[in-house]
Amino acid sequence: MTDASSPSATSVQAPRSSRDKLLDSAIACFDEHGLTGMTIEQIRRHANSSVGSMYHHFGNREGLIAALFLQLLDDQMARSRAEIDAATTPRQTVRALIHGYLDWVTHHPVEARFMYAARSEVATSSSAGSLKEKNKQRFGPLLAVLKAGVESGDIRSLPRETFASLLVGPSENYCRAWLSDRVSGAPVDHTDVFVEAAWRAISTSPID
Amino acid sequence: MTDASSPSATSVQAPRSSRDKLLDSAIACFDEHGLTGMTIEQIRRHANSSVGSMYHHFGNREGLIAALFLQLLDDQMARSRAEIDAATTPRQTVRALIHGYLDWVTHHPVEARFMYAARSEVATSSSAGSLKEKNKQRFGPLLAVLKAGVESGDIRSLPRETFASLLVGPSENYCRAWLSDRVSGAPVDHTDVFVEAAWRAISTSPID
DNA sequence: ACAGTAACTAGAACGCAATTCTAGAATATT
DNA sequence: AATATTCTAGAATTGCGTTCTAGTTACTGT
Repeated sequence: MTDASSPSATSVQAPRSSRDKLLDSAIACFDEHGLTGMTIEQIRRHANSSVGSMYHHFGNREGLIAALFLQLLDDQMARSRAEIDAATTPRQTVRALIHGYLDWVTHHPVEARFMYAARSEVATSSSAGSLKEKNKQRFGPLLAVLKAGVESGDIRSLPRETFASLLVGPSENYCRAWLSDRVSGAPVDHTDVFVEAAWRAISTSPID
Repeated sequence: MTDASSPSATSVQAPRSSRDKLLDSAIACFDEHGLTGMTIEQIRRHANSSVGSMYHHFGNREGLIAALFLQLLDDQMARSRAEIDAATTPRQTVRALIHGYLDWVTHHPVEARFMYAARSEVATSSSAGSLKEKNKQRFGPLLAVLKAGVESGDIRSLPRETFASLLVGPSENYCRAWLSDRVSGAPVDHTDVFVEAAWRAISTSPID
């Protein structure tokens, strides 16, 4: 194991394992045929693999989709982790979260499109648990920061379950629109707009 | 034609036409099996219809899904139209838009779940045009109101293409979360939170 | 009322794609 | 080295979307 890195979406290197080749091929086939249109046979051929191998690794089609989704989610979260960890103020944390998201989608449009297309399917699949857990990982630390902010009077006291939506809702909505060609400006170019909106939504003193 | 009303999702009456029965059955089958799991045969049986009839009305499976999606979108838009038309100030318009959305999802959870699940498929189907057009219908009048607000100095001058995301992004994100059981509070119960956030995002004087 | 036409319904037959299954190859474990 | 385990292969099966042909119902004009 000279290379312990997981096959990230950013990597251009040829992936080593058959499993990774299948995941990469799935993205390529999704890009070409869409989620419904992409077939096991296409993926298998593109990966120079076999259906047996495919079912060995993922169980079924849904399993492949879920595995790809969760891997991309990891990649996406990893992208903003450094930025988030470096943040020292709540506002910086919010900016890191939003910028990380907008930046990832902007630079991985196909992967992002896949995630939006597959999300509802993954959410109702047997991998739904893993998804919920990763979401907690994503927002857990943030909610702690916000809680401290509420106590110190900097952050508004809002229903806990609405925070995540207030912060990333607009960004997510815009990214979907961008990937559907309903708007043309790259998501990351509107970072300031979305950060400012998020801050206004949760701050007690929105205009400093 | 004693009854000229279209078969809305709110109607509990047995639909008259075979076409409507098929659409209603599709929702029922979606609820039970999910978008991928629901089959033509299930829908046909539930509607006491035939595959021939089904393909006559909708062309193919994708056509059925698109027709159902667009009908539900109409229903959803009709729900808030009265409220929106009655609004006289920008803030009232924003509230009407958001409340109409939250209220509809809260009271039509299955239909809303279907729409989220089907959206990306519809967006890449041959009905994509109809969808774009309806979206314009939905946000067109609103953008006019906002433009006037920008000129009068009440609304911030933001990139036009970000307005819709700022307004409905958090609501939409929360509704998805609710339908996936990630949060428990009914969307409509957070109307004030999301209206306030939307207003803060676009207003020049967020705290009046 | 009646013929003619179009809209609709029916369900058997077809073809493709997901899945299963059995066997064999590669890799790890003792 | 022997054995077990993981992985790969690809033919066979099954299920589902779609097509097709025939029949039925509802309209239209005369």
